[in-house]
Amino acid sequence: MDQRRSPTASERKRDPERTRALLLEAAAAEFGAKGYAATRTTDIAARAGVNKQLISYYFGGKEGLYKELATSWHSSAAEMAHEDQPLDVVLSSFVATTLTDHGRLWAWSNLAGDSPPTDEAFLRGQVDQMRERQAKGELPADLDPGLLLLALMAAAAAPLTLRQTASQITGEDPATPEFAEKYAAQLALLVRHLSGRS
Amino acid sequence: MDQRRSPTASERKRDPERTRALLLEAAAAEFGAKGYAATRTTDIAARAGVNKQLISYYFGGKEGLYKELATSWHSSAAEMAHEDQPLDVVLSSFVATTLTDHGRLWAWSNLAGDSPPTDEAFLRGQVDQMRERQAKGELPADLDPGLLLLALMAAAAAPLTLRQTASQITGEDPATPEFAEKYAAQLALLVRHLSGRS
DNA sequence: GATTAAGTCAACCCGTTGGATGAAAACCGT
DNA sequence: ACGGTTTTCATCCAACGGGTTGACTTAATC
Repeated sequence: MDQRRSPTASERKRDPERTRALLLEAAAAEFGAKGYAATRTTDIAARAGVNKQLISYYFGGKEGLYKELATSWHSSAAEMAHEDQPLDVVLSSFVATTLTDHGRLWAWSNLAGDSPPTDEAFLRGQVDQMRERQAKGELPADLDPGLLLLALMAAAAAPLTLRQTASQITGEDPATPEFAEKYAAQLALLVRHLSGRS
Repeated sequence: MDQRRSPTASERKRDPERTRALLLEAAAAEFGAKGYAATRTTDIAARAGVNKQLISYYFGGKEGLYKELATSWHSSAAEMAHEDQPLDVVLSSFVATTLTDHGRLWAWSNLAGDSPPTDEAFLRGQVDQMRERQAKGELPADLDPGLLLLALMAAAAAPLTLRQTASQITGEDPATPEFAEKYAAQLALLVRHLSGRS
């Protein structure tokens, strides 16, 4: 019964990989919900269902855990790029990430200004796409592509960054898939109007 | 020399009003910079140049001070409304508030979800204005006025809520008057395109 | 000027938080 | 089986942060 190569045997009493993953997941949720400063390491450990000392063991403390998250999501952001999709699709997927723990974390770190929250290459690529769309006439050419991207990203992130205001305006909970879908549809309409086609 | 009615004599050794004001100002700056949880009462007192105990004396503690700020800015927000200005002017002034301590505080509380950050009446008024603009043909009529307002507010708040990303995209510091002006101009162009007129 | 109240401050208190210590438990190769 | 290593845990500790206490100072009132 040599099962030394049983990959991540689901019922192991000891599993460093699983523990690390549990902690990262729990940390993303906690940090995303309350922000770095308000998050207690005890809560992270409790959510992960492991001893809190393991945070120090695996990540060298609270800050190390946070930084690990900050870098880890950069890779995932690159996936989101999905090359050159239509603008409304990009916006829609961006609205979707708004609901994730990583999205909330991104918003916090953006405000706090601790770690560069977005992959530089990703942003550059998106700006280029904007330029292309302007060249194709899909978007007004007299706008600065960077600032246009910024405005659209900010608008797409509204359910997250302006969570409370969104709730006050609409009376609904912006943190639901239904809201995200509805909102993304509105944004799609909006950019359509930008292109000149009504 | 009866000067008991000397109003807020500027050179008094003791002046409750001034002290309260100093604390409120310092608190807005500190809370705005780091958020509630990361802010230390010691720092607030130091910035105000007074003893930290006075926070308890005048506001009943850190939380009381925070709440005082939260309610105080509601009144100032109402002023910003300025009745029915053109949309680009409204957006521009909104971008401007982005640079203030109160603006930063507003962003934090929006993320944290602690206190309703915006005056309900103000929002209602703005939504109504949106509806009017749609009726006048200044804005597309097939968009939900509330969600449109939300998107525009979020876009206007980008230099604040997406401070880091904005910096990454443009290479400039979004927290400057110059940037705000430039960005507001772009937003004005953008909404002009929305109205159909290029 | 004496008495009283309001404002300010330095020092201490105590719960909380993140991290450290050392031991126990599970895994590994032999 | 068994010794060594890695992973996990219960307990403890020092630093920090917000709040309180009580004394001192200034201003108002008599």
